[in-house]
Amino acid sequence: MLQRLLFNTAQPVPIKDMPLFAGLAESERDSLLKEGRFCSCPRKKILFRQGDPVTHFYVVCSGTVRLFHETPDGCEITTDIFTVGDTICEMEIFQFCNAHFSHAEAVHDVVLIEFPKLWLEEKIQQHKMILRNMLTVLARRTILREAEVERQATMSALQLVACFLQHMVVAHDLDARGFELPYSKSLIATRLGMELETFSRSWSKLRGIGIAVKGKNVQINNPSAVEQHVCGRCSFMEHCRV
Amino acid sequence: MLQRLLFNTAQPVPIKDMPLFAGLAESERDSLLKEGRFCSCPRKKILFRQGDPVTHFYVVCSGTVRLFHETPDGCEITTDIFTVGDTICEMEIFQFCNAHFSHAEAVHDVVLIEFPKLWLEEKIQQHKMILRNMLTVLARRTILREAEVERQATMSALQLVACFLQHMVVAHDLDARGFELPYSKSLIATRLGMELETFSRSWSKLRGIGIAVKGKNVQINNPSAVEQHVCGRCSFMEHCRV
DNA sequence: CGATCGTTTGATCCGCATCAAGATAGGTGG
DNA sequence: CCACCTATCTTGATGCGGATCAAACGATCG
Repeated sequence: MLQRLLFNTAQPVPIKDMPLFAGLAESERDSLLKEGRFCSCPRKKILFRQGDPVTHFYVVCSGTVRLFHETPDGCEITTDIFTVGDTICEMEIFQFCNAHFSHAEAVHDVVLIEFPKLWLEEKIQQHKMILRNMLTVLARRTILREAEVERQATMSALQLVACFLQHMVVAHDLDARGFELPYSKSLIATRLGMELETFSRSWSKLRGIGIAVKGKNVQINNPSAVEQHVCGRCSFMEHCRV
Repeated sequence: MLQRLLFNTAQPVPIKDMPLFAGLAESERDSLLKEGRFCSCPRKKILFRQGDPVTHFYVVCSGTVRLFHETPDGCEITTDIFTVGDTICEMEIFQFCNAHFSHAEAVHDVVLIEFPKLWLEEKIQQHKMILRNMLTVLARRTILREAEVERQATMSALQLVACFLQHMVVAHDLDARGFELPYSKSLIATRLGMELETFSRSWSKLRGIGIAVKGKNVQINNPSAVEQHVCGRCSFMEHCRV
């Protein structure tokens, strides 16, 4: 059943793609996962809300989860989009936050495994491998965040979109020569911190650097041209394969 | 000598302010620190450069260190400003990066303790307290970064400056009714991701919400007015004391 | 077939970057 | 002590990118 749920998704999850369990034997990983409780969450449902007490740690088995903040004046910022293998809430737990600082919402139907937050505290003490992985996950999150700040500060909307598409191809293992966007354009726009209109207007300009978009379908015809157009701005990641 | 260097700074360092050693007895902390090597770094000197191999882990004893990225087209982004008690390079180490992705430069004359990067790996295995603190430090960094992304996305230049000044008062334990900026305006501007001109122009508008600036001197006359002007945008931190 | 959701396109406006020129202050040497 | 210099900051004028408001368009669905 565990295997079925973990692997019977659109994209199978190789063990290397569960960062928290990297380097563990498959059997060992599965027995750890069995200590948690499955829970499913239909599309659009809120998993937890900003301000709710932090009680669990989650591993995503399938589907997509969106984390977002809501400012008092009603503006929403999507801060993360999580898919298979990602972990949720480790930051709140290690920072001793007793309340969530983001809302979490299911974008597509989601299945996740939940663990009491104490479980995580125990595992990092017991398993050196889990500890090491946890540190790497946290470090990685910070680095990605830093890259994001840098991009937001130096890149135009056009470049942000091009960069996002490139990253998506890698992260979702898509064929650059023709693929479907895995989620809605509005979601991507909020993730990139821009208005839907601005996002939409970028298509015509993107054609200029060899990216054709029609509906949900995207074709990146000339990856190197894109690279060249964007790379002048996207600097430091090259020093660190993440 | 250790004590002198650690405490003979403009602002003494209470043990609570060294996040990596929080909860340790003073003696225990000092004996750990003695395993490192002191090294001093005069103003303007580069501690390490983007792309340099990662060899050490650092704890700041005094002075101010600026981390910044440099994009291929020459634009500089200040990503962090570190002072007494802060740790540098844990992210690179835990992410197994073999090259620095930031430049590090001494803003004021700096004294730091350096440890081989293996030292850090060993200590987190040996000391449960250090491990716990390390996780907290990493989680905290990520959260602060996230807050930064949110601020950059939702706040105007004016609000960013007001917010920064408020944070600085808390972080440096200053008297809001009248204090000197601890570093240059240009540095602050690059840290806030805005041009010096924009930063400069904010003074006149800040007067409108009760903040008077003359040279390096700042007076926040009406903290609650500032709070009100900014808080509508600065949301999620209230759920998490960091 | 209308209704709703998600997206595109158009027109306008504002904030910040940019370029350019002055102002202030700290430091040095005569 | 003053003249000069350089670093740092302020102020002014202008232009562009993206937000905002508004309306049309296309798909999906009951």
